[in-house]
Amino acid sequence: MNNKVREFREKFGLTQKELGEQVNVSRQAINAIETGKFDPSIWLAYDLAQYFGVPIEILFLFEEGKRK
Amino acid sequence: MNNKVREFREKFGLTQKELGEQVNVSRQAINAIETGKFDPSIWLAYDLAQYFGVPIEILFLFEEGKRK
DNA sequence: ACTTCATGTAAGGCTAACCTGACACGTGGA
DNA sequence: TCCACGTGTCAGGTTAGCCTTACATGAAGT
Repeated sequence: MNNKVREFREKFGLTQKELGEQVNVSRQAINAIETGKFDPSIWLAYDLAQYFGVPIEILFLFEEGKRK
Repeated sequence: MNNKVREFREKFGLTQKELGEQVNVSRQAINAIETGKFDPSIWLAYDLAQYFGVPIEILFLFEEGKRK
């Protein structure tokens, strides 16, 4: 699933580790989401969207055919 | 996690089984979400919100302290 | 009374979404 | 040169989000 996490994270001037601390997940979890290794849980998606101040549907791109 | 799935489902005049077929999950999955047994994946949350025509944040209530 | 339907729930199984710890690499500063 | 940092990735483990099958209940229709 494509998303704009890296884009927003860099705009906010944070490292993967720092963003992980803000939303209470490991830096590997942030990395895995940015690199498309797996999709976030609904809570993590919400926390990230809240942190960046955008709706979930803006931060994460739900394009049909890109499901795993 | 509280949500308005049952509310919207009944407004749309569907059974749990029928809603499950619309979003490609079992009726037990719909039931479990309505009764708060577990939270949906981000994709299922998206599909349900899309089906009902509302944002994810409207269909699902992300209240702090109600995490599992 | 019998059946059908909608719902609730439980058991058992599978995979995805996390975790920690570790190692590798490139960049930049002292 | 050496070290710290940021990132990528892998191995191994746990838990949550599904699945199918099955059984029980209540409401409603015949």
